[in-house]
Amino acid sequence: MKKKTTIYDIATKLNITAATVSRALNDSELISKKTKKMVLEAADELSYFKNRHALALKSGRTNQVGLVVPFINRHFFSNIIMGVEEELYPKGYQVMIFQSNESERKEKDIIEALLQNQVDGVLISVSKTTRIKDHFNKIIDNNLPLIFFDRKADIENSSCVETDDVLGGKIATQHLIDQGCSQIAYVTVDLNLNIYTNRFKGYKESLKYNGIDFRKELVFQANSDIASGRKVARQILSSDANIDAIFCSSDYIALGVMQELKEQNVSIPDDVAVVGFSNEPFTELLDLTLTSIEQSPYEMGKSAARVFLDQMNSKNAIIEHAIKLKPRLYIRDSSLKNNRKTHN
Amino acid sequence: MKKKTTIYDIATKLNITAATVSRALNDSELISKKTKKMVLEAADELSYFKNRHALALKSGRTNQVGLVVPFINRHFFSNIIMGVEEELYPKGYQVMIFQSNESERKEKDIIEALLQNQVDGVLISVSKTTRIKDHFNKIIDNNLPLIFFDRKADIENSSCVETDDVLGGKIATQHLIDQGCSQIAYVTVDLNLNIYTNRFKGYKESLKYNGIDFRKELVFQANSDIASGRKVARQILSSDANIDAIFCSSDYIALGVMQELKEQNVSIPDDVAVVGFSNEPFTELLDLTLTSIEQSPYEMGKSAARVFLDQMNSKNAIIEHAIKLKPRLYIRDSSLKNNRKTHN
DNA sequence: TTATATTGTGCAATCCATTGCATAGAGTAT
DNA sequence: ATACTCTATGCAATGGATTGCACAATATAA
Repeated sequence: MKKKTTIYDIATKLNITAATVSRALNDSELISKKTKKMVLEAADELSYFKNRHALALKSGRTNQVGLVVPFINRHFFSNIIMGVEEELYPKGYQVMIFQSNESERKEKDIIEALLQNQVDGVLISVSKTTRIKDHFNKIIDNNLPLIFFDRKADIENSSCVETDDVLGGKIATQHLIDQGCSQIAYVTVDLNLNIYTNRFKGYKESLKYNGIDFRKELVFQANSDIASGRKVARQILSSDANIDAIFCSSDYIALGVMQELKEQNVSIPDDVAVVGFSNEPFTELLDLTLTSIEQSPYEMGKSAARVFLDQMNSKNAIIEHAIKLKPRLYIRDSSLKNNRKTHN
Repeated sequence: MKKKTTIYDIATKLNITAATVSRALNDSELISKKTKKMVLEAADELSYFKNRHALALKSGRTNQVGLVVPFINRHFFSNIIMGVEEELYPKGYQVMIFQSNESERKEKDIIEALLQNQVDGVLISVSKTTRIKDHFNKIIDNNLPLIFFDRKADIENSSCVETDDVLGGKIATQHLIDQGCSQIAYVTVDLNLNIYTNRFKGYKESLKYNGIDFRKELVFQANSDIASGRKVARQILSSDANIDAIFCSSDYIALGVMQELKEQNVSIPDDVAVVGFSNEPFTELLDLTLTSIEQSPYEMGKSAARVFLDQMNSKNAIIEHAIKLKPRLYIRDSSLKNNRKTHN
């Protein structure tokens, strides 16, 4: 195996010292132009490149940040990553991306690895299964910026960027009510996650605001996938609740629900209106397009990155940002009753 | 800013040397149980963790591999990433993910950064715009495993894992012919990329095999997006070619094509059958589901990772793997003429 | 009790780049 | 010609973990 070229190799070749080489490579004004040129040429010839680990060791800084998401192959998260990179790459930061697979154990391992890597900060969306939070405190203990996005944990001195999910829940519900619905079933996912509790909260607040009684028998639970959506649709239809809308806290659930409703000849949106959450790309590709709440993941990523940069630029002051991004409703076929007047 | 804990801090605290601490932390059998316990406790108390950069500097190995994709937020690539991680994470490797944004310039920067990071290997899918290949040779010059996936460059001593795109082109075309089509338009993307030239090759071979003349006026070009698909559909319809099928080398083009056909009241699949390529998730969520070629990105990622591991395990021998994964046709509504007999 | 084997630690060099301080040599002023 | 600046370089320590070699302390054998 060929040894890697170091500044010492260059120095030896040119009969100068490594210090001079180092300075030349960094374009120090202490070094004569002639020497700089010599060094640069030799470096190129020996195909030299800096060893970042030596640098990191010396300086204590790495210009790397850790970015942790549950899964990378989700539209939402991969677009957050895009946003983070877009913001951080031009500033000279490398983004190290990791996925927790929704496992607390893996999340801990990852953070351990990030700390070992001496990253300059951590951006993370917490795994669904995470209950313990020691690993987050370790980050804070090491005086590193910790920024949560989308899913946060309650950690002192950390920051967070999230969608205003309460508002999201509200505007979706309000929209259904505006469409004439009043018996609105709600399908939630894991209520351990703040995002889902908040959407639920928005749903309830909106009902209250409109003078509609909250009925807990209209609340159902499902996983965020199509099969689970179909299953919950069957539950809803076979229950004695006489609903006229289903608000799903996930687009995948909503899709499953729509498939099942179609199969059972329930007309969408006239018999039952459907609204999803997240505005997945497929929502507008469907034949019966799905009304949904857009969360702007790309913007969220950018925002989280900016918070990180902010904290880096004011290392002394402890800043706790708490940013809420406004969600937006995309109204589509699944809930828009243009024939509403003809129905009762 | 609090200083990070090192083995020296632990050593000082316990009145022993750093060497002993190091051995204790690595569970060396040279160290007494009593000392190990002491050290472990102290390490915990001071919230110590290893500095990977010191390690990397010392050992020359990082247990990190670089993974470069054009865009992370594409179903295809994000699933490749999943596969790579799945295979490498259990073996103790960290996967550093980067996106080239289809820019040769950024690709070069990334590889430079990876080399500076002393990664143990590079897995990459080449950017569309890349023409120069010096940066790939640098990797080889440094004796690192270089594995291309999906899109490769012609580099000695590198390996590659790809879909058998020629076969993909063949089976899709054969399927259309089996459905009774003979005037099959072909829509290609950038012919600079091997994947597209190969799909095109498969198309032509299949025509020939079936005794159908290749007509170059049936070949169209588009970008891989919906708008471009709509545009090319308009071109096709307004040309005097009298086609009965459109084989699109991308699902997004196919979707745009279908939307345009519907709008122009062309019946799918009876007037015109449509086939896409890649089996994007949305293909089966559509009301009129889209026939497409599945490329198993997850498997591709795993395969590429395995090639990497192989090369690591036989550092002396130069291995050049060239793996072709079999694509698979998913036949759906857009091309399946179940009423074929009733039509002529 | 002395010689010898065993065990547990310490010493010091190494990996690579950076940087404060020292200094040789060239240039300028008197 | 002497004293005094600069300029361009070299020297050596630093950062954190590892590891071959040396050696002290203890245990065992003779």
